[in-house]
Amino acid sequence: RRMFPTFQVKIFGMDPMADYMLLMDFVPVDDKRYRQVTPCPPGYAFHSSSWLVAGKADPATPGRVHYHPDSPAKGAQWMKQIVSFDKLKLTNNLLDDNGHIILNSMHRYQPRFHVVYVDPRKDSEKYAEENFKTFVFEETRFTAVTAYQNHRITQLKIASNPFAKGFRDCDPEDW
Amino acid sequence: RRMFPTFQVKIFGMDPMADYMLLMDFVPVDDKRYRQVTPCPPGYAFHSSSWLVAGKADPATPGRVHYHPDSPAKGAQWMKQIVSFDKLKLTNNLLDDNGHIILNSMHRYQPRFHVVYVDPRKDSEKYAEENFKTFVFEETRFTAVTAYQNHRITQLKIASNPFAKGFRDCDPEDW
DNA sequence: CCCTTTTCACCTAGGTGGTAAGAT
DNA sequence: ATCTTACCACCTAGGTGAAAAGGG
Repeated sequence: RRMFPTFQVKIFGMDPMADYMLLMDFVPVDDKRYRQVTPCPPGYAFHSSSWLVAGKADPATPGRVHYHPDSPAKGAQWMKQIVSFDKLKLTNNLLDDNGHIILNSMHRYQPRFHVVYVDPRKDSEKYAEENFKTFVFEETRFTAVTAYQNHRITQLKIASNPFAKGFRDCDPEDW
Repeated sequence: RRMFPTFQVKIFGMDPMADYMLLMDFVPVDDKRYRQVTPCPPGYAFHSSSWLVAGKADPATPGRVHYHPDSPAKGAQWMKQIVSFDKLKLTNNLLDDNGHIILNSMHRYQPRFHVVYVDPRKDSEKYAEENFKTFVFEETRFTAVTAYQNHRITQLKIASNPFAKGFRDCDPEDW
């Protein structure tokens, strides 16, 4: 499924006439597997708001990459509005052949954003190391799940994702 | 609205590693304006299957161009499957600011397909003349209309366009 | 009379969380 | 007991021709 909220970024300082590729990948935050907290009073409506460490992480995935579908494009094009990675999709299916990002459920991930300068020189491979830059925003870390563990996350998504409008019981403006 | 059926083309002979832009434009077939034939028996259900010349063409439009949204892309990418211009949209609004192709209703048009080689040389503008090639398929000519003039065209569209399924009264396989 | 514009019901296509069933 | 899968009703977003209304 899509990642929501969408990773969005505003870009400054590119060469307006040069070509760039924009891409994202996801790296594990730690080597742990998490589990939900057993409901405190038995029969309690939903789960706790914290996570328990459940042991060592499962073997890491192949580590796929998602290119922004507008890539490659000129710096001027990338800079003139917010770049939105709304087509990016996550899956837990190790055999996925739709090119989606593969993550382990119940593990924590750090999204990363990469900018690659498309070097017009013939021997551009030699300069690969100096032609890209990586940006990490720690506030975008998350725990991958197959079902929500926290009622407030569910409500936040229902309130903010237009496709979940069918589950709203009041105007999100009043929220 | 979209042009339907969609202009589609299979490409051979590109340099797999080079970049190309693919685009379309539309040129008038003649300098005439057409009109529908007055129904022969008065009260006849629909119009004739031929056109009458109604005079000289209206002033020509600015002559816009539609770039295939995947442009630019490598020759290998363009050649590996049929290229479909299904995002191309036509309008009769001379003031359109959605970048659609502007046509005069009741005039005849010839779609044209252009392949532009993206020359990596610095002074590529000098070679513009030799870096593109135009293809014209006369069987794709059509008359632009705001309402269908021929019942058989309507039925053909209803039978073949998935978005018109609501108007079908039998399976298009049996047609 | 001839053509264009606007609105509509009815589709395609696909993104939501809920829910029940399945798996370990 | 805990997590995953499959399916669903309910949305967003937008492409159809029909039909009624509008314009010259």
